[in-house]
Amino acid sequence: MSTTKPSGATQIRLLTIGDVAERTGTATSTLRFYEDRRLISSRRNSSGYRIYHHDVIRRVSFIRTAKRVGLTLEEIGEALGSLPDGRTPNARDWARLARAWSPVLDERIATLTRLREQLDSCIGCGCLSLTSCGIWNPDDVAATLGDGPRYLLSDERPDGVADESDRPADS
Amino acid sequence: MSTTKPSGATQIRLLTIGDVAERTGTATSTLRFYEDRRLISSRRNSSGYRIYHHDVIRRVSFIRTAKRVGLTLEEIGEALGSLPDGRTPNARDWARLARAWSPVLDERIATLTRLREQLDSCIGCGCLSLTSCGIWNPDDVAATLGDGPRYLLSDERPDGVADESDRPADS
DNA sequence: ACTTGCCTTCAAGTTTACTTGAAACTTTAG
DNA sequence: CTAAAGTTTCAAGTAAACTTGAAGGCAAGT
Repeated sequence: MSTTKPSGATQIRLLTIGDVAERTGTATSTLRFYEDRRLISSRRNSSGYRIYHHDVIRRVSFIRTAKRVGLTLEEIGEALGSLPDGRTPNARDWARLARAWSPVLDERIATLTRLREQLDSCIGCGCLSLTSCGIWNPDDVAATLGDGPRYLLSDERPDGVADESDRPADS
Repeated sequence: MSTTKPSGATQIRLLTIGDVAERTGTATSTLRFYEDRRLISSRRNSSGYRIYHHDVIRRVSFIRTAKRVGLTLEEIGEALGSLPDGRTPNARDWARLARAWSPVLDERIATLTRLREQLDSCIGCGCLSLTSCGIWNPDDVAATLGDGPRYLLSDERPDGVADESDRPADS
């Protein structure tokens, strides 16, 4: 797929869209789409075929990893925007990106960890009452505590509360 | 918004869609959508208004948290499907859900952590070469190592590599 | 009583992230 | 040389997750 003939150990493969697709596990259509959205870039050979710099593979890996954890292409694009387009990113480039993303990633990790801990603690504590497991919505728990946790522990309904009997005659 | 008159300290507020929207920070249209998708449920009062059990707030919080970290409504729906619809979930219910999700959450956390470490290590190690920072795409790194890391360290191009000079005469 | 605001359904529109298809050109293998 | 595989553009289609709008019923305050 190289546009030039191999030159031994120093051969560099410039990549076609198919090469990149195969190596990143991404459809060629997706790569064209990412290019449209300015997330990656390419040059062209004499007949109009896209030619990719090797770095594109790291960029695509980055995009897919970031997407996987819930970041949007727009957020990812902003981050990638801080990387140079023409040359291989250097330490300063990555440092800038890392600094910008650290808080975002930290927050995401924290959210996930909390979610897992919540589930785990729900096993541990029995999680039958909002009293001992008011992690989900503290705001809401406060409102509930003064009211009647008993109701939240079982199916029994306090008096005066709407039930099937609340639907006497449908209009 | 209660459908019955307050009865002192034991008052239970059954929630209207507006209440739930306000307490979960979710649009009413979204709540209706979630109901359509069977992620939450409601009963109706005599005039057709939705009436929500208190638990719906935890369910919605759960949905939004899970969504935030990249899970789809379908995945979330499957998880919630293991919770009882009519009654407040008990320990066994949550345990089942937690067990099912633990690996998924672990994987997500691992991915995020790796992403962050990659960025951090790119600062630490200089990240100028794939040799020392081949975390992005090991597969690709291997292919590169034999070729010419020099190229990847700078803008200079090895001989025989396509450049602007690769576009001699368009067609 | 009246007015404002919340609620209902249902259909259609929006955004994000792609995928698919058509028609044509290029490259590669035999 | 020829056929198959790969590539191009552009337009349109798709799926997920909602949002918006219309037309109307219900509720709460004054």
